[in-house]
Amino acid sequence: MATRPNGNEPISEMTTGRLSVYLRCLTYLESANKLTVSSAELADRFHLNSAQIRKDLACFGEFGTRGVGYNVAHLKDALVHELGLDRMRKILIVGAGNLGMALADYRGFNERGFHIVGMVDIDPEKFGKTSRSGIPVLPWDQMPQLVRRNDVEIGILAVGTDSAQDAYDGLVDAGVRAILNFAPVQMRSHRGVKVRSVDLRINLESLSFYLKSVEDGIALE
Amino acid sequence: MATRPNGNEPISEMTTGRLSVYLRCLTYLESANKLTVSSAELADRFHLNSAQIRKDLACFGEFGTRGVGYNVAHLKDALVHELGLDRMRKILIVGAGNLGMALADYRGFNERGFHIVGMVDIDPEKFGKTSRSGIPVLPWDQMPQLVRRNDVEIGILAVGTDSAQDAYDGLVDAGVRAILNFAPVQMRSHRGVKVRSVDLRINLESLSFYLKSVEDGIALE
DNA sequence: GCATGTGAATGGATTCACAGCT
DNA sequence: AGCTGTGAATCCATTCACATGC
Repeated sequence: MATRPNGNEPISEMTTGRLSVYLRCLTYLESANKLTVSSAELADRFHLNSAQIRKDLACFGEFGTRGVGYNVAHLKDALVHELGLDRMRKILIVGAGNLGMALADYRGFNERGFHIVGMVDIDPEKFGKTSRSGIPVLPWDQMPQLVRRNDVEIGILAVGTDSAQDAYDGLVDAGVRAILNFAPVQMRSHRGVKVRSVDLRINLESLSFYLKSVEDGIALE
Repeated sequence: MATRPNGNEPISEMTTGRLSVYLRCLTYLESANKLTVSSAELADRFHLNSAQIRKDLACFGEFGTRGVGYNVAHLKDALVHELGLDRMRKILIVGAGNLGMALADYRGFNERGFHIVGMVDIDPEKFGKTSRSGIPVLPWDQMPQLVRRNDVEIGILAVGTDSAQDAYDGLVDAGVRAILNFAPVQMRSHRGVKVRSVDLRINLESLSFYLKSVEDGIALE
C-alpha cells in the first residue's frame, strides 16, 4: 500500500513529469552507491529549485530526514511505486513504418515496467515481418484480440495523420485507456482515456523560431 | 519585414508551440478553400479558449478584422514568417541507429522549412549506408565540415545516453545553435544554444501514472 | 450584430523564507 | 548546524468581460 497520507489529492502533470526525472537520477545515484541525497543536490543536477523538489516529493508522504536528506534506495522505491512501475504494463504499437519499427526497438520501452507485445498494421506486405529485435507485425484486424489476450494497457500511435483518429478510436473500443500519439493531429478525445502527444514537427518549428529570433536580434533565453 | 508592432516583446514558449498548431490548422483550412476563420472556430478545433488564441495572435500585430475574423491565407503567411519557416534550415542527425534512421525518413522533417542533409555516426560499419529515402550516413569526424559546408543550423541527437553530452558539445563547437535531443539525459547546457528534449520514457511513465491512479480509484482528468 | 484586441480577474505553479526536526 | 516540509509571496498563463471597430 502507498504511504500516501491523503489518497485523493490531485498531483499535477508537471509534478509527475519531474518525478520521472528524479527517478532516473536516483537510479543512477543508487548504482553509484550513494546512500543519501539532498533536495539541493538534486536541484543542481537539473536546473531546478530545491523547494520545488521538496514540494514534489512531499505530495505522497514524508520521505526525507531533516538534517540529512533523502535515502536514495528508499525514495527510488517509493517513486517506482507511485508511478506504477512496480508492475508490468503491456504496449501495442499501431503502425509498422519507420517510426513504429524504431520505437519497437527503443531501449526504455522494453525496460522496467513496460513490455511491447507487438505491432499492428493494415498493410499485408508487413504481416509476419519483425523489428530487428524481433517484435512481430500483425494484422490490424487482430488488434482487439491482441489487446484482450495480452492485457494491453498502452497503445502507441505511429501511423500517419489520416489514420490516427481511426486507430485511436479502435484502441479505445478494444479497451486501451492510455495512448502515446506521434501523429501530428489533435484528436477528438474520449472520456477516461489519457492521450499524450509527441509532436516532432512542433519541436522543430520551435527551434526555428528561436533561430529566427536570434537572427532578428531579439534576445531570447 | 515583420509587421510586429514591438520587436522586443518576449513571446513565451507556450505561445509559440500553439502558433505551430494554428499554422497546421490554417494550412488545412486553406487547402479546404476557407477564406476566413474566427478565434472561436479555432478554439473549438483544439480544446482552447478563444481569448487565448486572440492573445497569441496579437503578439505580433493585428491580423484580424473585427466582425469578420482572420483571413486564412494572410494569417498563415504571417505565422510561417514569424516562425521563421519561410527560409530553409538544414538539419544534421547524430546517430544512425533505429531512431536516427526513422527520423531521417520522417515526413515533416523534410518539409516546408527544413531539410536533412545527412546522418553521422561513429560506427564505421554504418558509413556509406543510407536511410530508405536515401539520407546518407557519414563519419562523425566529418561533422564539423558538414556543418560548415551545408550551413547546418539544427542538430538532432539520436544517440544513446552515454554519447549525448559529447555529441551535443561537438555540435555546439561546430556552430550549431539549436538541438533536438532524444537522449534521456539532462545535459550541461551552453549559453546561446537552444535545446529541446523529447523524452519518450517520461511520456510512458506519465501514462503509467495515469493508469495506476485509475486503478487506485483516484479520479484524474 | 459580430468578432477582435486587451485590461482586469483568476488560477496554478514556482520561489521565498522560515519553523521544526535530527 | 543542516535539511526537510510548508505557509506566504510571487510570477506567469489562462480566462473573463467589455470597449472598440467593421
